[in-house]
Amino acid sequence: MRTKDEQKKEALFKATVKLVNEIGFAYSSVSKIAKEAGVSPSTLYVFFQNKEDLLISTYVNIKRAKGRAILSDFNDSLPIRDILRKVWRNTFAYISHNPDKYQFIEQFANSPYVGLVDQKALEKHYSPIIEVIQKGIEQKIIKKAERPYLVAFLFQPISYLANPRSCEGLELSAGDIDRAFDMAWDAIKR
Amino acid sequence: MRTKDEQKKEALFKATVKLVNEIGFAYSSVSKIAKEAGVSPSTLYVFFQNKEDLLISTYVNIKRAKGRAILSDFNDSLPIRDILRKVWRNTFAYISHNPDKYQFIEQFANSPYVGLVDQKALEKHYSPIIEVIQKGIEQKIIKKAERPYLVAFLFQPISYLANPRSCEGLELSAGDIDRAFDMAWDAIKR
Amino acid sequence: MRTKDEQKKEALFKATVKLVNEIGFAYSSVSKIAKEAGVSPSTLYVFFQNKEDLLISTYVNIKRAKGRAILSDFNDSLPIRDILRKVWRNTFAYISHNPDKYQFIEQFANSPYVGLVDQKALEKHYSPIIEVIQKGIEQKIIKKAERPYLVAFLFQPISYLANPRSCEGLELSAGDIDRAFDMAWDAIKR
Amino acid sequence: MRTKDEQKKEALFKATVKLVNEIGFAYSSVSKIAKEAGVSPSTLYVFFQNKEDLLISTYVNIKRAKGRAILSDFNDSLPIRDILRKVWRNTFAYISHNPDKYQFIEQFANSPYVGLVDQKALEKHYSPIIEVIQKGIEQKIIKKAERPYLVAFLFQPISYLANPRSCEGLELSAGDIDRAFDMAWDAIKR
DNA sequence: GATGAATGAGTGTTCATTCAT
DNA sequence: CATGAATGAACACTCATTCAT
Repeated sequence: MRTKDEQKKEALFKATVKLVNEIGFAYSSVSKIAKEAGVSPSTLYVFFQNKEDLLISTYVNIKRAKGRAILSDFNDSLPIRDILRKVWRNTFAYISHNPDKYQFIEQFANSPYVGLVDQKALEKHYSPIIEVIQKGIEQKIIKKAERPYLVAFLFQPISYLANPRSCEGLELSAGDIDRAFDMAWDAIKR
Repeated sequence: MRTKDEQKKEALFKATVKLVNEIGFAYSSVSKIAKEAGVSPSTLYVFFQNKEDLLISTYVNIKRAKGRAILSDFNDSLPIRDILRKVWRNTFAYISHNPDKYQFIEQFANSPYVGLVDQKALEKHYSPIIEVIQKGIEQKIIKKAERPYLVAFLFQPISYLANPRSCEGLELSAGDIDRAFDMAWDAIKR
Repeated sequence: MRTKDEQKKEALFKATVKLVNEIGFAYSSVSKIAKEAGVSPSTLYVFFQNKEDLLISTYVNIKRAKGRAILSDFNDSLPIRDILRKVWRNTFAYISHNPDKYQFIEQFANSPYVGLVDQKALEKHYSPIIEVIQKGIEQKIIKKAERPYLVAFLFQPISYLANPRSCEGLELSAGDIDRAFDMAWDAIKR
Repeated sequence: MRTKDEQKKEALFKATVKLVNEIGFAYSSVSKIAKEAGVSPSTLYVFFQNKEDLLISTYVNIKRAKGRAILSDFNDSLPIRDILRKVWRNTFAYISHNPDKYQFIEQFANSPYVGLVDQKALEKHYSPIIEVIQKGIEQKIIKKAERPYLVAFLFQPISYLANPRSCEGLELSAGDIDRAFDMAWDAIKR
């Protein structure tokens, strides 16, 4: 028997991201995705159970990779502000290197599909950040507020600033990114 | 009859919002929307050119209504902080009274459909806010930063906090909302 | 609006019978049936919920028509033997005039599809015959046996004799048919 | 190894019978049959040329086995009635021990597939019975009628009585079977 | 103005079969 | 010998839209 071609799976992920970004979930048909990936529509079913499985797998795949990228060189012993700034910078770095993947997960997260994903399991990949925030609260460096409020000000503005749909043409230099972080820090610091 | 017409159009808007939220753009077919609205699929074409027109009209319709709601009792002569807090409060009020409409525009704004809408024209409905921010910068009350940065911290967190998809079950009291505004204000104030 | 075209429904019934007889259930696809009937595959769904519904409707339709044909000029007051011979003759008449319809219901009745049909409801169309047999038993003209035994010898041989699959080329004259009935009568009479 | 081969072939026959009975020809795909048999779909093609070959082989296989079972302990020297009663009893015995195989050949025989089988060749397995009937006619014990008429009354009722699709729940004791034979004999005897 | 009938184009998916190992 | 990978063709069915009334 032949061996499964992982390149094809990768090509399918890539084609899914590209098409969903360009024409949306509604028009990203299985046959279009397969054609974009250079395989037969039926081959898609060798790698994924069905269309839903393909979409969810693509999403989970990217989310995990993003988590890993953001937490690379995570150093628990730095000051809290420095840790969060590092995360902030990594996030922008990831997004600028993978704008299409980022756009995909944003669109996915705002679609009914997201209800089919085990969010709890995915959040585990981001738990070190949550723990840092918690520590900041305990050390009275960060405002005593429920987690969603802090997450909202620490990470939500990124969705806007890095998204070409909302900020097309906005160039973000390293300085801009750090200054934006200062604003985020002002929002959450005590 | 005029009245009956408008009722049907309104029913179609409502059905569109409901179905798109529940099953997404991909599965919200014209016939399903028509059935939900209690009219024939062909009647839909009396009011809208095609499906795209229906979706875009629904989006623009809500966006405008939201703009009006947020800027109701807008008072130019108040202190800048008070004006923005009023806008902030109005935004949460609108969302809590129209969670489905809000969810629809969030999903729409994160889909390729949004590219078909004249964003510039829509933004006019929100220009008084932009002017207030501009005034704040000139009066050195607000940080001197490009507009997207300020918008990102002033309004983007709301998307997260008010969205049941990200913060399901989070109850926001009037006090919570004001404290969240304090964080936004800390981010943008000088 | 247009009015539903009953001719199309009739054409679909006819095409179903023809194709299923020629190539079997397995290869009688919706599109082939539609093409044979001269309508679009999607038009089929205007008249039937799905393929299953089409097949079952075709079966039930024929079964009812056959029941009516067999029981036409049913006369309760004749001697029992004459009544049953009339039914026997009518059955052969129906089959020879509708060999394709007959073949279809035979094939259907020997497929798993038959499990989806409410047999009890269908049998009502044949109840006068059952009652005659019952009367024959009571009058000690017919052997005292459970109903299936009598039905098996009265009607089952017809399936064989009239079926071109088993008796291709067998010509049945009026005399042949009556002689065959004599054999059936010998089997069940006291 | 020879043994292993035959086991797989046998498993494929068995799986074919089971699936075709349960879901019909239309839905009995090669891959489902292979999975049911515990082999790979491609292995199926080691034993059979294609799907058609598998189905026909299954049919012919069973038909032959049934012929052998029915004619076991065939004794030419017994009285004709006794010979036929023996065949009759053997047939019921075979069916009650192999209801699934029996159902398969009934369904197959009522499908267009049967046209692909060389019936003449198969009938040879049953020729001793035909000869007995012929002898009966010559000895003026059996009615002088063409063969199909006699076959129809001698064997067709069995299809009905033994088929769970038509006579679900009908229990046939040895006495019942013999009484049914008496009816068949009444039909064909002079 | 409003409708159900009708359809060509397209959907997601499974099929029988072949290929490479 | 036996297999899982791979696929073009076909499947049942739904789509957005138009037509006739």
